[in-house]
Amino acid sequence: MENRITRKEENFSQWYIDVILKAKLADYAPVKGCMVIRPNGYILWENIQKNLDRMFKESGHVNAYFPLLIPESFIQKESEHMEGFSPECAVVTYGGGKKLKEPLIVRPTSETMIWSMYARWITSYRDLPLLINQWCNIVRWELRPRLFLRTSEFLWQEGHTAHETYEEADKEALKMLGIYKKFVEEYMAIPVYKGQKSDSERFAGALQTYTIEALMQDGKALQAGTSHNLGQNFARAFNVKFATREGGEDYVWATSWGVSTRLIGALIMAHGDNKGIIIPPKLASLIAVIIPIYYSAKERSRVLSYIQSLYLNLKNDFNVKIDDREEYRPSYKFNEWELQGIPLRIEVGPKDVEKKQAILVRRDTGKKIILPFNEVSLRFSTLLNEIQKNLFEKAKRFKEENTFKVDNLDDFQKVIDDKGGFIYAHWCGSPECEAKIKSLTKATIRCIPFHNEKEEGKCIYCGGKSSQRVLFAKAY
RNA sequence: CGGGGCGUAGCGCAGUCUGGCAGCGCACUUGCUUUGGGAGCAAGGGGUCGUGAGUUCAAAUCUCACCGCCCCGACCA
Repeated sequence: MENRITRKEENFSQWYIDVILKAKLADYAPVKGCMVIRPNGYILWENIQKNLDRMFKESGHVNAYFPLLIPESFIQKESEHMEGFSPECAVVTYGGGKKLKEPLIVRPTSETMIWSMYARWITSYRDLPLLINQWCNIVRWELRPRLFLRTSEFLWQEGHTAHETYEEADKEALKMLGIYKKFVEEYMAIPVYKGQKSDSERFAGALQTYTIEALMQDGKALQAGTSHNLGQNFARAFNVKFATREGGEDYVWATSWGVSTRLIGALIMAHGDNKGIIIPPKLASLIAVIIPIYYSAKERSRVLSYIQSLYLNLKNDFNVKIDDREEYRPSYKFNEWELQGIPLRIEVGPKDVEKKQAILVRRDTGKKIILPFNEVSLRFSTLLNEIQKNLFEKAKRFKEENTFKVDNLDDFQKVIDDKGGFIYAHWCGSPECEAKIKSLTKATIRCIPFHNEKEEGKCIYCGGKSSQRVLFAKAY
């Protein structure tokens, strides 16, 4: 009866921490704000990387690596960018035992480093588009860290592309956002809203920031991925000009886009339950665990040899593991693998050997399915697809049931206080109203959704004219 | 940076008020019995009581200072 995690309903934050620590996804590091990503957590990141990397490459991007340390003067070249990032920068001032002539910034993001290099590589429209991605770590000093969601160092991917025109850059930014949405929905089984950030929520130095927003089970929104149309701001700052097709000269148009290990936090909070995390099959490395049950030594060998042949039927197509540890009882193993979110469990005891069958148990629903031996491998894919689909559908239903249309500030406040979730409300477009709503309710504009229906209405705060609703929520 | 809480075995805690042998549960090790939803018994190992100073015959306990961590808020992927 030990090793229990705090119930989700009781204290969601504590539940989140308990799940991460007990499922061995991560642990606190000796330095405040830093975390160790343990093998169970890292393999999730590896699977995120593997799939996204393939999608990036299929869309024409290539990987490279840029340095961790950036000269301080680079950050200062784009004023909006500097204002946005300097408060959270870590700075290296000593090297080789001597004070450095110019301090070095530990990258909070690589726009400046990358554009300083693009200046050397781009001279003509023939060099464009340039489509580079890098997988790396970055440092942003955090005052209030939270495992996976906000740590001072985290892992991410940052794409940086260079284009001939505004339109082409904008198309790229939207395309990458589409890839993020596809990945997050299809692989992570987390439904998202896609849209554009308001000016106050925009990336420092961008013309436009696009975002996908997911809803966590506690009713708070989480930004799951962003892409930016950077216009010519960085090209100007780093003097990146190219010879145009027309024989003229112009600054290059830029985009950047990223997702981070924060996605693992999203996964935990979107699907997890009081037993632990739930990994969607398409993101899981270990798909199923086979657990033997026996009472005597004789049964033990019969059960184990039966399991061996079951395993051989599956192992070529699926990553399946036999948990034949003798120091733990089956019930202990059930709980342990459920905590770690493995999509399927296969139980085999003497009765099953007798009847030439196996019991499959779904992690998502807990339902038991008894299958004849021969059908186990045949039904496996279908079952995994059903789990994947169910997780997405369940999360989608939750998101839809927790998206509310609201027409006045009182109702707005009520929804935020009572249940949270997304609020679809009219806004006049002014940053002042946005800020007021934020300070009153703690909710921010998550995005101005794409494909928004035009609808005449009144700003929920000032009553001014509004032509569309935007999505509000309390956010991580 | 503000508010709250906590630092005692790997983890969770009691002991602190009222100073007097450093304890409990889990985990770990060994053995036996067990095994279809977190097994039982027996034996065993493990401590800079966050750090430093002070008071005292005697400090986990009292005093002062410091450090660290977590939670809640303002900033953020």
